[in-house]
Amino acid sequence: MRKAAADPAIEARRNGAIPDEVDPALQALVEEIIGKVADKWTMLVLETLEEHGTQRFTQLARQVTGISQKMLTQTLRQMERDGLVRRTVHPVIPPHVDYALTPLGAGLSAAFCGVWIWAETHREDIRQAREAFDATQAGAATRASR
Amino acid sequence: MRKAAADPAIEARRNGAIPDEVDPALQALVEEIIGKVADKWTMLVLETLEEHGTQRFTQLARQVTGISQKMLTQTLRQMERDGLVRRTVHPVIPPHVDYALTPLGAGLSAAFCGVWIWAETHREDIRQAREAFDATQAGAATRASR
DNA sequence: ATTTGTACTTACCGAAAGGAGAGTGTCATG
DNA sequence: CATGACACTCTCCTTTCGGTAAGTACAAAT
Repeated sequence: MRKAAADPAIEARRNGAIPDEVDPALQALVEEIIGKVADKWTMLVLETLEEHGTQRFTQLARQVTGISQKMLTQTLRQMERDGLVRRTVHPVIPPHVDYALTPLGAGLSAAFCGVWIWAETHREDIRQAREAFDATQAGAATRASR
Repeated sequence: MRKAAADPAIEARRNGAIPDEVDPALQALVEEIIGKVADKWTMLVLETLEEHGTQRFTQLARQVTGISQKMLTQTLRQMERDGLVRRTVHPVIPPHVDYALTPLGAGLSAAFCGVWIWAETHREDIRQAREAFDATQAGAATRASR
């Protein structure tokens, strides 16, 4: 997810793929953003900040279930770099740092809302699809193994 | 991304996190869907099928720039299992298999549209945010190293 | 008899993700 | 004098990701 395989533009030409209407460079950029920006932890932090507003490090660690300190730090750094959150340090002791969504972050959160809703709406469909698939695959596996 | 760390419900209780209004089991499910369903290759295959309609294996391999056979197979299997694509085998020789979006797949594609648009709209904002961040971080790194 | 094309599967391997846990600096509290 | 709180950082280690390359089945074409 982190590296665009070789050069997409060259690859595209080699395979005879038609660039059609999309600039491969722009597409690569967008893909990179989607790949980097929209990973699991980013989305969960985004959600938490959207729901509960400005929060500090340990609060986030508690809210975002299952995240490790390392991942939280890393995710927050990335989000800060991408302009999704604003990090404020209050130079007191013990240290006090809090994180707030920027308008950009709020926008992404809103954009992702659609996917979130889709996931909630269709999780039953997906569960059923998986069940059906796994049922037929049980037969297929038997067939394949002989 | 594949495994829900231990038991989120237990973790949540141990940390004193408030379940608030969201059922942790449901949230875990949704998170799993988002994590599994919304990875890079899935989104690109989704895009291609949405744009160019039903396609066969080698066509997809050509369109989705940079994907390997292995990843394409894996992604398609996953998508089939989740009910996002329908795989049709025409029992002729040489084999002919084609893939079409299901309504569910089309729905996800539509839901992701918002994120795609957000990414396109704000890629410049992100670029600038990164530039600004990297500039301040250059100083921060110097400060930290002493 | 060999090559070609399709749609894969399998084995191997390096790279990257990510968890666990210990360490850091400072000051207030017991 | 030791402990704890905060917000990390660092190292070690395991798991997962994903690319390369080879193999498979079958028939038609050369």
